[in-house]
Amino acid sequence: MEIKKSIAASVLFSGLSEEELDKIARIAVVKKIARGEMIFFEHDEATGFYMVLEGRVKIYKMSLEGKEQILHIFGPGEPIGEVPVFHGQPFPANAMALVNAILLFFPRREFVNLVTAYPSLALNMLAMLSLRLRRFAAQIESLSLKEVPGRLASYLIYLSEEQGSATQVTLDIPKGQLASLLGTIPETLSRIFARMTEEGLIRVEGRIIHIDDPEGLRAKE
Amino acid sequence: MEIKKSIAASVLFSGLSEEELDKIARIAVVKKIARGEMIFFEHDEATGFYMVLEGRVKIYKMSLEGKEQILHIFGPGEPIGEVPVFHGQPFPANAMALVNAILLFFPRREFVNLVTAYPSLALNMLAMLSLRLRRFAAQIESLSLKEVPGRLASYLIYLSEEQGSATQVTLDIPKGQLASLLGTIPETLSRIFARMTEEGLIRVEGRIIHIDDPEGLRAKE
DNA sequence: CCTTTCCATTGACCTAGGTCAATATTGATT
DNA sequence: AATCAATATTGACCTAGGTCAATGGAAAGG
Repeated sequence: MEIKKSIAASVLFSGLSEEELDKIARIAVVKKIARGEMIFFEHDEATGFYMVLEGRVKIYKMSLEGKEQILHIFGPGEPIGEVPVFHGQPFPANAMALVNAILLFFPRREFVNLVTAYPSLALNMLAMLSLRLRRFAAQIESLSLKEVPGRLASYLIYLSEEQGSATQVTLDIPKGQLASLLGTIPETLSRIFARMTEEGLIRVEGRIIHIDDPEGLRAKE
Repeated sequence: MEIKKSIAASVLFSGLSEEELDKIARIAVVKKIARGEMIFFEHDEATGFYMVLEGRVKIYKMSLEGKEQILHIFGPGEPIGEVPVFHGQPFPANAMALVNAILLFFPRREFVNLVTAYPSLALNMLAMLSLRLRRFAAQIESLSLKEVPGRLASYLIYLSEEQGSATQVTLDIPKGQLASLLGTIPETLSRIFARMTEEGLIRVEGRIIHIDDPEGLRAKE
């Protein structure tokens, strides 16, 4: 069955037995979400959590003035909204599909039962949350201790490692969304791309960024 | 025994049976740390995690230029450094005792075994990490979407709820440390205290802050 | 293929808040 | 109490980056 295959391939459910995977697949519900559609809102009651099967989803907060801060961008295999599952509070942020997406939904109560029953699932979940905490700590450090060029440099270096290419990376999100992820606004990001290009560090061709001076870029971090 | 009593009173180990508490107490080691002493450094290998019995501990990151960003301040009953336990990476930040402190140390391997064996311990841990993630999300929102007066207002309101007093709160850390927690520097914090005083929102007497206009303060958030 | 809508860029401007330096105040140590 | 060190405040200054506004480009839907 398709669901079982997908969950078996995810980090969260890796290393589980056939029987365990079966039980998990049985409580999962498939949901299709169109590009731009909301998956949940901050303060919504959390009746369960989701896992991305296809597409890309952003988790974000909004200020009263309408500025957006993206907390995460999640792709296939990654769980979203799992935080409220374990202490029964509402969702702490909003979730929107960046492109047409297919998600799995796991109802809270059933999932907690499975976690209680299967220690390796609990450990996987603990590892998942730990990883998230680590990323958040890095994001706080970035926002507070680095300036925007430094944050952009870090992101480009991260992408370059992710994509296994030292000289060229492809942005996986629109530049405006990248601005929001880096805690700034499109205008500022645009200027910094321009400045880094003048300095000979990079060249920008739409979503493709050529890294001409990896050393210099690293020095900006 | 003293250790067992302390453990039983903490959130992390609440609701566990006598037998479970015994086993946990057996693997714990008491450590005394003097004010200003380091508990661990970022990038140190994590051989286990700690729980605060007495005192107060800050978790923080440093920039190359020497600016500090405090991620958490933890007091009695709160675990620290538990994140690396579940995926075997080094500590993501530094930990220092703000005052003389007594900690419990739990070796990694033994603790993971206990978590695997006791589902309610695993669930408590999951709840703990979820809470941390929620706090981090709030901190990122704060840093990115609010200006310093808004962050200070949030902190004072939080303290006021914490201390159950609508009209007066007592800072539990030096102002310089508060600046670092709010992602700013002492000079700026000092000026904002002065400005809020001029505006009739608060009065500052050392570490005691009188909240004269709770409404107005909330409006700043 | 067209057109409408979203996305990105650029310029002029302004302000929050960081830097540096001097001084004041608090608290710890003898 | 006296001294020293840490902490806090204040002033003068400057710059990173946000705001507002105009325009150019790309891409999705008909």
